Amino acid sequence: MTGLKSKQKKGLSRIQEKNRARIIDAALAEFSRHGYSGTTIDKIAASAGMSKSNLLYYFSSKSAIYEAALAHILDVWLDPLRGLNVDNDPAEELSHYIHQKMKMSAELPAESRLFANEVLQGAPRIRPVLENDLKRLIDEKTKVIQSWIDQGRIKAIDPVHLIFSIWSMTQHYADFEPQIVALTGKSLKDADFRDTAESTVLHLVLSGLGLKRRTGQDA
Amino acid sequence: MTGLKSKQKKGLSRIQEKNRARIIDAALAEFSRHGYSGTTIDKIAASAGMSKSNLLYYFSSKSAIYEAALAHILDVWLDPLRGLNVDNDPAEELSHYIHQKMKMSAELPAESRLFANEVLQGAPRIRPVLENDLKRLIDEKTKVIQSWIDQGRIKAIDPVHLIFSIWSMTQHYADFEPQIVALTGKSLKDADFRDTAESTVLHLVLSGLGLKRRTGQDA
DNA sequence: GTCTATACCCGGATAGAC
DNA sequence: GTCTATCCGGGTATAGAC
Repeated sequence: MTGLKSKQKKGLSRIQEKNRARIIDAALAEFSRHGYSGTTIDKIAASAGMSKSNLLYYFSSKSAIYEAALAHILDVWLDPLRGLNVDNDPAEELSHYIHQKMKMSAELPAESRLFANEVLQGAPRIRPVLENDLKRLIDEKTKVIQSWIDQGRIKAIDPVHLIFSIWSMTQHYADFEPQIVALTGKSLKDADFRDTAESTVLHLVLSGLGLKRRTGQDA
Repeated sequence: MTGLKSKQKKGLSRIQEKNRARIIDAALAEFSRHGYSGTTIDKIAASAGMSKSNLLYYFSSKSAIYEAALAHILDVWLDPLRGLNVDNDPAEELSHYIHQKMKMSAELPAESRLFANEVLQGAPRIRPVLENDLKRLIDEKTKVIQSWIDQGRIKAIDPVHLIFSIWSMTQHYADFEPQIVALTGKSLKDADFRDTAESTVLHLVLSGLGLKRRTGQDA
């Protein structure tokens, strides 16, 4: 973690800890929908069930809340990719990764939107994290994919663009959910829809790599 | 066009026409980067080279500018999909579509971001357009894909999810550009990078449909 | 540690001179 | 058609009582 410190809970009381957590949750929901400028401290406070001034006691400023929310999601956000293991079966590893990403789109859509929002606006606050932590992670994982290619276990493809494709296809279901609902009447909350979505992504990726889909799809 | 009227230029003078166009351009750039609440009329005016009050002479309110900008991009935005023709070769049609979408990400990133921003925030203003115009278009084009499947010209796939995949993979390069730059040091402005990106998307889609890539890639 | 009151500023929008 | 001046609401942040 470079730009944003993920946790600095030194000596916080139970109630402080709990209130901070409630604020972060509320902030996540608000920021992810309305962007930074579009959300007010008042709204966050209301959503967290406390007064505006009380909230300002826990966080000194609006941007402090925003950065805390951002830092809070980063770890869980980057986690699935860390699991890609070069020693395992490529089809299994990638199926698992896609499944994890789709699960996050389904269960943590606000996190996805907040991240999208931040990047869409030029990533002013998490640029350092992207350039350092995430860059290192990507360099490591593209090597994993490249070695699968070198070993002849998957067809040749550009590893970075493959990862971008997986990111975009899976996150799309969270970030563009209103459009998806408008067009299909369904979302990832619908189990069948979610299965079809995941199957489609899985199929595109695996067949692009010359792999067959495994029978049990959630590795 | 249902929710937003695309053009209502009744009897505008040359200078009015020109100033309105300049405002829309400036607004597009600002809104796409900072979102609705994050952009100020002042900024738009400055970027358009006129005073705030003068701008307010042309558009009565901030939201009027926003809606005009949104309406302005919608036609060009939905245009590529309209071209999908059931009578032509699927590989050629889809290659062409992907090429068009990638071209738009490269040449009209602000348009892409504005659209993404709007949808991300719940599509409050273009929901009607999505539910009507775009819905009709999608229904029509999924039928095209489905008939290719029925004719045995491409492998079975869910047509809607296929379209979502193409949208997400191509638009990703515009919407998440800051992240892509942070990770690769390159963007679609780099010709080689753009070729590799497009090839990867093309490869994933075509191999997923059991098709071979055509030699000339821009159909 | 939590609340009320308020200072302060910024941005949207209007009035009216030129 | 363009400008200056200004009003006004809303939002951040602080001071200080409890």
